Amino acid sequence: MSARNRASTEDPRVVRTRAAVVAAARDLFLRKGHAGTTMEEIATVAGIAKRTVYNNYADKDALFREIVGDAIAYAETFAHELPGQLASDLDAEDLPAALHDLGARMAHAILRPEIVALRRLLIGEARAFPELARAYFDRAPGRVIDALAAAFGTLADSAVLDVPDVRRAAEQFAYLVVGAPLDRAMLVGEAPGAAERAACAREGVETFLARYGRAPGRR
Amino acid sequence: MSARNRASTEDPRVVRTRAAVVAAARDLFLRKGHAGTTMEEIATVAGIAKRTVYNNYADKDALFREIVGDAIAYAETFAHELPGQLASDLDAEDLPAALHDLGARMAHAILRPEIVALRRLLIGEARAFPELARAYFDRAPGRVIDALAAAFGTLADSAVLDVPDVRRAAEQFAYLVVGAPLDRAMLVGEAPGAAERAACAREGVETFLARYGRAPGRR
DNA sequence: CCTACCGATCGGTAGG
DNA sequence: CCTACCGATCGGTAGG
Repeated sequence: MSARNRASTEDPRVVRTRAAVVAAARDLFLRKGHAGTTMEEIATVAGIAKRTVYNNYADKDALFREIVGDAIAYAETFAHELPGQLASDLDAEDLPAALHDLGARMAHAILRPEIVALRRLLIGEARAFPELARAYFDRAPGRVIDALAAAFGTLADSAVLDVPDVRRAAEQFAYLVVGAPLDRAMLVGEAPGAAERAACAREGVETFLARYGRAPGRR
Repeated sequence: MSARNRASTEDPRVVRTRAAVVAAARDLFLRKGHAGTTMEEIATVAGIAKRTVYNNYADKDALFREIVGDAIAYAETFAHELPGQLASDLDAEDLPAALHDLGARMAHAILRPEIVALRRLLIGEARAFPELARAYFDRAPGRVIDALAAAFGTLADSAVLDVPDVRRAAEQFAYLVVGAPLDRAMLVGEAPGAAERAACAREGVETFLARYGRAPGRR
């Protein structure tokens, strides 16, 4: 049985079918939600019969978890890359430019349409799939906050920042930079344009620096 | 016909029935969502027959819009009261205390379980009922931001605050004070406890004052 | 005669 | 892999 499973998993037809199902389901679930998407629709878009979808996934919820799990992993890669470039050897001169760069990249990444769509889906389905919403929270925003807190701690040790509570400062940085446009995107749909996103990030970083930056480092 | 309609609207039986339907529907829709609530369930909880629900509301969506409209109006009253107490005759001495009071009241109001539940419902149903999500955005967070911006403008005119862009400052104030706990509540469910909410509000206001407060007014 | 209300059921849909 | 079909559910309605 294990041999048969392995063989069927490697069968190129199975691989192609699964890829088509996943692509169709991802598009439909993210655009139309869980209840708004039918298994029939997924099969049609994937170009296969409904029965074939059930040959690969036990039921609708299993397919949904697979798709959302993939999307969370995708969001996690962004979360992981974001604060990585905030080098620990910054001096006070470089700090504002480095934080503005980080803020701009965060705003760009977090307000991507795919991420906004994923967040809306997760919040809407949080009652039915609480473990998925929590997994996203822990692996995407949670990971960004953790990394920011660690970076701020290092910068505080080298007296580039004056941060009494690194975790609080990390949250403030994140929500100063993307809070307003993200909340708007959740409720109104479309995120603000690139110019507004950039301005919000820039001004957010300035407010952060006003509290936590050391005076010599401000421009 | 107008006389007949008026008579039936004032019939105490009708009033009582409608109140029971609205109470049941509000509870169920906010706890279990639109698709997760059946008309049968609403009728049962209200203690009447399903047909009687349909005698008062054309269909499920009409009832849903009524309930959500009421909830938005409720949220709007909070939004309206919030920045009202930020008197325009503040001097620099009183400013920090007044802003901390405002921040604490905002955190308390916005993170109420009913408001959190309403926001989750609206975000989840934003695809199906975009006009409701937008109405909430305009009348609750939008109104708070507007009122904050107006208040900050007055305080800037009397040189109590130094605010180049009142709208931006208003958004930063709001999301510094509630951004992190609100985002967590949307995804993870329960909002943080009172102590964490208060600390987040307090530190948020401090960061706001670091940028926009005039030095003499800081304590 | 009208309004409010109820028990019973239908038409259509979607997961499996 | 498809057609056909089922058991169940639910929004909405007709008769009394």
